[in-house]
Amino acid sequence: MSGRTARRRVTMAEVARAAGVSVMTVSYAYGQPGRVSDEARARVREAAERLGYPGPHPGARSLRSGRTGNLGVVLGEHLTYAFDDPQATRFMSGVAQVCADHGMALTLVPITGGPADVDRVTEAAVDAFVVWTTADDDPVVDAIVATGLPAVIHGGPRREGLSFVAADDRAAAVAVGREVFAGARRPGVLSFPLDRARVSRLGFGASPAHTSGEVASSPASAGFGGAAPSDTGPSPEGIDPDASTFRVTRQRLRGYRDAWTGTGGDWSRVRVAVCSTNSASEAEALAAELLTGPHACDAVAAMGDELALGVLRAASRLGLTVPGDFTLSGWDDSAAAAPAGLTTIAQSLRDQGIRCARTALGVLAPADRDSEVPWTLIRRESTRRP
Amino acid sequence: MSGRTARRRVTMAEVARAAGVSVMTVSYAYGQPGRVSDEARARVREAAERLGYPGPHPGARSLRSGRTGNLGVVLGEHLTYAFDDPQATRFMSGVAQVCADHGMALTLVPITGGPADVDRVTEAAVDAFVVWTTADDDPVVDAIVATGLPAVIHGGPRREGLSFVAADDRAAAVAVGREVFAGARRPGVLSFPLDRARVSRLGFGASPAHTSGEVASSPASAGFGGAAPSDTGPSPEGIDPDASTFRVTRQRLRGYRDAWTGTGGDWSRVRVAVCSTNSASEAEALAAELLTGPHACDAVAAMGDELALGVLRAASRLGLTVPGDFTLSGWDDSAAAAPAGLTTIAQSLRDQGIRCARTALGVLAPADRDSEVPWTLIRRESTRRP
DNA sequence: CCGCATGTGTGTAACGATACACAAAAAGTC
DNA sequence: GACTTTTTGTGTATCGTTACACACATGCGG
Repeated sequence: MSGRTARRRVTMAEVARAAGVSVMTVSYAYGQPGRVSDEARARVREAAERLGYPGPHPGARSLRSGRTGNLGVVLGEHLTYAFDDPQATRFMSGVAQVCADHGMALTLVPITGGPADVDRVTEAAVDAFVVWTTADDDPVVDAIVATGLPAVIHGGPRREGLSFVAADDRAAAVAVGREVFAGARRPGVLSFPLDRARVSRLGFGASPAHTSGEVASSPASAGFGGAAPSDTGPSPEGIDPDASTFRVTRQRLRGYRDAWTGTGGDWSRVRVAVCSTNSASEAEALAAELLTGPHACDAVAAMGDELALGVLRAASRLGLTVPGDFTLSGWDDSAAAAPAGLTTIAQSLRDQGIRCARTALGVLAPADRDSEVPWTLIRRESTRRP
Repeated sequence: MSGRTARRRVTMAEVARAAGVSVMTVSYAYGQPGRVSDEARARVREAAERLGYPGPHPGARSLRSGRTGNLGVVLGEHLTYAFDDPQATRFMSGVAQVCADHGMALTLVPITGGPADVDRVTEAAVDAFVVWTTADDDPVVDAIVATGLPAVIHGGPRREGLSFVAADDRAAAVAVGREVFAGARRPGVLSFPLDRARVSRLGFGASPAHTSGEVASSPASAGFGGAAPSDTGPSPEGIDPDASTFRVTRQRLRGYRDAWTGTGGDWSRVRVAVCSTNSASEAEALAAELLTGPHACDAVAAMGDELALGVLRAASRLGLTVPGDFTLSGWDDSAAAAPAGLTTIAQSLRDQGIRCARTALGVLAPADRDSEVPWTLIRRESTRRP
């Protein structure tokens, strides 16, 4: 009965006529209230109210003015990750803070891991982008650059035309690696995915045939779900840090390697388990592998606190204690790290979100662009080898 | 040196000319790829690539087509709340899931508690709104209705023109209230804010002079920070459920009251502490008041698990045990509830987010609109009175 | 009383795309 | 082969606003 009548949009011109002023006066009354007299503004508001004018059409405004009032955020993960992953959430909180401060809306571009992602970026009505770390070969990054809008990327990849914000992951990994590997004989690493294929696997450290630079290539493929459970290709055992296309993962692996080889250790004897996601449950399953058998690790460096917590769960199921049976480190100093006595790398992802957003919006001095952010090693029980 | 040249935007007409086709063909190539031949589409893509055409201008597209590809989300809290509050985050995850499924971007409207919030809503370039519970007198709700766009509100207030999704908070509060108050002699309630002023206070249950209906009025005022620390007005002691302008808070207070008075108890002897925010630390401070002194509570019903966890912290500081010294209940069955043995109301905020978003986007059958969502009482140790 | 800054109102010309209607060619259909 | 249907390409006319340039009035110092 009360079916909503598809009421035609009231236009600015109609408001102008009703208020007895010009269209421009109405426009100014909304866009630059100081530009018109109090009286005219009141007349306009009154007429708008009476006619049910909902305010300037955002699309028309953005077409004409070139501004949208939106800050775009692109995650190199499924859209829900922004709310599901604790670290991403802290980062986003910082971004949101800046948006609120500047009256900008925050637009999350829907990334699903499919080929349409590029179109979603292209279609995004935003004034600038903040990008959460993704793979070097992610076509979404190219799409962002192609828009020509200001963009800041957190974690990587580095790219001409993108401001870059990240901690020195390699140095931090060396620091925490030294801590967790000290006195160890059979070290292990629990890693984030190596590339966009996101296959979980188990192996040992390996070096490339030829040394390589910063960037490594990989078969661009697949979305998020496509992790083939068993790779029947060539020996899946050798895990080469330089081959990872995620800059953060690559740098942390390199740092762990440096830490171990720096004390005379052999990288090819380090067990490396790769998770397909940043989840405690998967980490728990992989940790069970690392912690059992003839090569059971007596030190595990995990790339994230979530993963480390999974390791702790596996340990308690196996009747192992930390640091009695093995040492353990995490990363990010999440809320659960302190109660668990977990040695970790602390960095304020919230501050980094703030810095990224400010840079994207151009409110940060140019000198502050392309900046490295601080980190701290936090020593706790989990690396206090008896 | 490599200063970014402010390159003029390439237009569709230029691409059309370069590709040797009409403008409409280019438009179709982007908007309805099936509408043009493979060959024409390839020519267009090639020309676009060559000219650096970033794809159709989103503003122009939205002006002409009337669609934006954005789902708007409005929180009755500061924007950062979407990422800081665990419950809001779960809800948002559901919303994000639906957005991803439909290729819609998710736009968070920047709410700060200031007078500009209304403008931010009006300016939002979205196709529909999802609204997270707010106060009955929040002008933002009127602004949303005024846009005429489809909108779904979660938790309240109910409003003509808004679809409504919520659990039966009152019935759930009765259920959990009976559980936590069973055998109690000095019950207490730890409540969310009563109205937009968000003042924290301590008092006893009170009834209004005249009975009132669903809606209560209150002085529309203030933003989030404006909590006057001490209210020197008329007796701040009487806390009347019907006077709360937050529907969720109101219904839960009523339910707690019903649970207590239903067993012959006197509502005016129930201690009520009101938090200004949903945070464990503030709850901890207020709980210390509830749990000490001659009227120390032997049962506390908290409106959220966060608040209940604060109560537990206060208890452990005071050397009190649960349920030995007092019973306790929370709400929402958050991750920490089970380990803490906390009796609580479980409801899937993620599912509710999904339902809200689907309804807003019009993909849910009309019959499913205006729906109540399920809840469950989860009994745990915290109400097992010895 | 001039010169100049400031405040306020107006008209015109885009901004860059898509809805719509139509035409021509290609493909079935009996 | 005449007919209908589908596929594909093309103009034209807006969509609703704001940038810009200009006009006029007012205020103020000299």
